[in-house]
Amino acid sequence: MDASAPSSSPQSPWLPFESRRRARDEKREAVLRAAVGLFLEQGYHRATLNDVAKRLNITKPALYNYFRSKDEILFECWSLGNELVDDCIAETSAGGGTGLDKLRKLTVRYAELMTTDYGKSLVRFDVRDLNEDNRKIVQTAKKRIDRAFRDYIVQGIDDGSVRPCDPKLSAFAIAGSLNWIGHWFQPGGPMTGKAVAEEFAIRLTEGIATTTTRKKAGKPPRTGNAAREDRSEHHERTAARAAGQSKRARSRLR
Amino acid sequence: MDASAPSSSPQSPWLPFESRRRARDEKREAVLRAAVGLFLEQGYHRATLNDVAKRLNITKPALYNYFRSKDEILFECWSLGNELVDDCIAETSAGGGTGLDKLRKLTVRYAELMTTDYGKSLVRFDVRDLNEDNRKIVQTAKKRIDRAFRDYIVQGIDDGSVRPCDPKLSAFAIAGSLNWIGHWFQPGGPMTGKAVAEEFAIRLTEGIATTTTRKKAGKPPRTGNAAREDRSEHHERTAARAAGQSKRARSRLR
DNA sequence: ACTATTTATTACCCATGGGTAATATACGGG
DNA sequence: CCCGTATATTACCCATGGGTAATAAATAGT
Repeated sequence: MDASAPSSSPQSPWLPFESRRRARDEKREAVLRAAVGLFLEQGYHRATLNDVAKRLNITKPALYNYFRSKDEILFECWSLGNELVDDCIAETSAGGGTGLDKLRKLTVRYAELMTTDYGKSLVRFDVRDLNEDNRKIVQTAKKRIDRAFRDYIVQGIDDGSVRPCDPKLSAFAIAGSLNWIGHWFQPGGPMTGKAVAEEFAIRLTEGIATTTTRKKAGKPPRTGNAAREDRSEHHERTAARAAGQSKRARSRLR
Repeated sequence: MDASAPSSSPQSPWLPFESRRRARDEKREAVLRAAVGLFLEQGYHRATLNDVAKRLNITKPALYNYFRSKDEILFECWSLGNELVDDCIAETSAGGGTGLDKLRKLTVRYAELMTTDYGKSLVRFDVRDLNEDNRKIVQTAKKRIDRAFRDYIVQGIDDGSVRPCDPKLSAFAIAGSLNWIGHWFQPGGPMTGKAVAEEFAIRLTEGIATTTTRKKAGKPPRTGNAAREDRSEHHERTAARAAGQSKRARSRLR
């Protein structure tokens, strides 16, 4: 599908003074891509809608064909990121393994997410910039993410793969460390996102694991079904789709 | 000294319609206390100088007797927090112990700092809101903090108290987790700042220590002089005083 | 081709909030 | 008692930027 030309990846669907066609949803997404980039670069309050528009070769009022307000754009950016996290959690929960296995899996995926724009938007944007409704949604979603980490830890303690500890604080410690990646990681740096993610996954779970990973020992304890490797097909996410009227065409977000 | 009355801690030195005397520096600090609180509650951009002034029972232009601009206030808030960190680092470096000892000591102190207003300002405020000069200062200071963590880790690897690892990433992992405390900790919550700090110190260093702390074993390895316990007298900080023309009367900041 | 709909543009509104000027009040000292 | 200085107030300026109205250009359907 998608008979779009072998185009040299036109950053913006609006070419300076040219044919401007294309599906509405693609433009919507293009706006979000431009917005999330600018919001991260400049900060939400310093980045103006004029800036966003300029980056797309259009003018500010055109944006209002796709969004009702600046904070709605912010919310949608966050929302896309949240869908990605939900994917991580859903995949991880679906796959088998001990609590520790799941914790590690989620940690890797989450860490890698934090090196991407939409991932960063989860931790760099300020909920207080949203309207009340959206703020509630975001706060609920954040709780759910925290829950995932915490549940895996509890599960790990139960099945013996994780040493007894305070799940709440441990989850905070791990998630905090990961969230912070979103503050310092820059794509241009010496390390790839994946590399950081894997290193962090080891480092962060090492402290609470019953088994050590020193000197890359083969994954030691594995309860039932081994972790399946299907990360290609996005199995229809369940209720998780907490973010608003998200029916958008989740196409290439990378 | 400080023969101030046994006053019932007047939150603001400007009582509604009353005697308004007091040393200039105290007022300056009062402004900063009000500002840091508001900036944290509302976010720098949503908090207005009118808000700050109102909280002090004065009006906006009065603030300009003490500061030249809003972003200077922001900088000074950050600066006070930075002095506190510098104290932590100086104390820790002065005290003895293995690299791990120092890492733990710094971790505890830093974590606790993150539960205070001025500590939070170090990680919640956006450097991009500062003017170019101050931004440089902040960035330099941040590097120095990172360096402290990293140095202790390296030192620990050398003296055998810390397992071989990438100091850079490990420092990021630990500091990130601590910094995140500044985002979620709220004084009203179930845990005291000190409690969080101690728990985090254990949890975060456990992963890279050569010796385990499971079941609160007495501190195992200790090289030379045991960690001294003098945290009362602030030994004159050295060069560390990177923050601008800081000659302020660092009195009660808590 | 003609028209309806979508999508963009130009030109504007206006609330917000940082910052300033002019002025008033308090204070300390000779 | 009067004056200079420090500190506060009232009243204002104005750049910024989110958002809208009126209008023009492109697109699709018939």
